[in-house]
Amino acid sequence: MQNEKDFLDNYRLEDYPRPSVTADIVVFKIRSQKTENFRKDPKGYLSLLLIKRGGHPYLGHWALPGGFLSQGESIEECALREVREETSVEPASLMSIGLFSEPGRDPRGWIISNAFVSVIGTDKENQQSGDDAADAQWFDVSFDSDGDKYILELCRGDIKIRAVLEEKQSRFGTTSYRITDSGELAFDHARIIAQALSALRNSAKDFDVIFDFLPERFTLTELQNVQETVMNISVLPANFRRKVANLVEETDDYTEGAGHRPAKLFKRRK
Amino acid sequence: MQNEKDFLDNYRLEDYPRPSVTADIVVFKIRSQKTENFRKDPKGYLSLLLIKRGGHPYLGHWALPGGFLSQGESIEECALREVREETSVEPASLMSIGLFSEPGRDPRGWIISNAFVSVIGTDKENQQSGDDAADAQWFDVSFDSDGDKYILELCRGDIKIRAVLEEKQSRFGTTSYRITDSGELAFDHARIIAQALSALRNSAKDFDVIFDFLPERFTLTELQNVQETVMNISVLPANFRRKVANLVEETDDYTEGAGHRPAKLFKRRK
DNA sequence: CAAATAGTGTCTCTAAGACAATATCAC
DNA sequence: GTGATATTGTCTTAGAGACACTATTTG
Repeated sequence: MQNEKDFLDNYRLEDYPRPSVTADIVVFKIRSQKTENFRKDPKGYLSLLLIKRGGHPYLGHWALPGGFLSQGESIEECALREVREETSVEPASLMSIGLFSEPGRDPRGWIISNAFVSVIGTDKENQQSGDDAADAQWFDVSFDSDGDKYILELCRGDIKIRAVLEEKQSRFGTTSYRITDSGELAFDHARIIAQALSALRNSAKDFDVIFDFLPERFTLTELQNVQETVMNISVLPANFRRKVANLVEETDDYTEGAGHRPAKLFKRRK
Repeated sequence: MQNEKDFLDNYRLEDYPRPSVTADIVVFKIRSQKTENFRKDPKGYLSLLLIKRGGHPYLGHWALPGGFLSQGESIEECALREVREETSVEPASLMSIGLFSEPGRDPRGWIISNAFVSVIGTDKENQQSGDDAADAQWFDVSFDSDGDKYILELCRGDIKIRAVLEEKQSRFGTTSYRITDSGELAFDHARIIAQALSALRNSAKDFDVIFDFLPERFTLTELQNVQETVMNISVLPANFRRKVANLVEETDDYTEGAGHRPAKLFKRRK
């Protein structure tokens, strides 16, 4: 019988058809919008990064950042590389949301995609150098159910993308969707975004991912705003503070210059 | 400029290197062991399916069932096909636990694997026709931490596999592991199994996946035993019943022939 | 001082955990 | 009857949600 070395030397993976593999990333951040009233805190919007396609297929449509997996890297490294290239910011987290492999999902051929959720923080020093490319833009997200339909709306200035989906399956904490109308989104990216939002909101429930949206030091109100923005809910400050009390620790510093009482800055407790 | 049809006609995915893609599945079931005491209920063991490798590489080692993704099927279809082939039972659930793509994970070359957890029920009529192949065996699982090490033990009669892992990262509800010692497990399958157990236990917390281990009708004690076996915990019957009360509905039937008070049979509430 | 956010105290209600007590069948 | 599981009731405690109240800054 053949020994292991001989076997491996003669093994030909290339004899069988293989798919191309990509990583697509749904990059989220909180966009802060200042108000005219100097007393009021800025309002936060959950937004995600899309890139306008400059080539076929789906020319002119909007797509998730992503790219092909190369030999010698893991899919996570591939995803991180793509996020860094598009945002020039180190992402604070990366969470896989599954492999999208339905035949026919990409007109170029047999291409399957591992999708990720990535969160980047709003670091004061590093003011979102993101939009290097004029074709990469941050879109404010809204995702709500209307009867048994789910409406995904993405807005950037006067650009409005509206996709319609329906629930396909809901198990193990996350929901998967079927596309009814992709709007101006390329490929099956409407579905990936919907699933990413479902996974993000699910993680935000246990206060895990919400820290990733903020700099190292933050006020409890900022933390609360992140959770409310991400999950599209609103909670009472007193209750929120109690729930996160064990997840944070105080620093000695306070905010300054707001038109109201200063707030103590906190750090995440390890 | 080229139109979309011309572009796609001339597109050559084959010009770039592509990995081979597999689905590996961690198939769980509850194995019931009768006791000598006619009054006592049988004890349940969480067990998983392994296949003894009959070829290189890892000849003679134990590996997860799995196979290569073919063109024209999704990765979920591929995984379901493999489970059916190995167990001749329709799995009750299938949950993706991520893409394993670290360079070097397979000595045959560039092979990446999407791993799944699958649960098959203990249906009374369909008595585990599973072990067609003499090289496919069900192993009882134990997975516990010992300091910062995690010990994975798989037993089948006198076959004992012992792997050692350490925690790599714990986020978003699941934990990932690094292999210290694979024991007699092939490839990176010790890591996949550890992650599968983490995902399974996480799902069992909210009483979702535990129904998949049982036939359509079951007693509340059976349901409780499944949760205790899967999560390796023990809870008081009174409290368990209260927690699942809204997830089940009564039937008119009772168990018979046990050496003690009969139990009402329940169904899962949709 | 007015407007806004920061922060604390406390009441109620629900759910979880612990434990006691009763019910019912097969041998 | 005995020994096992089945099933219900209730006490206590922890946590979530609601709400009232006080504190502090800047223009």
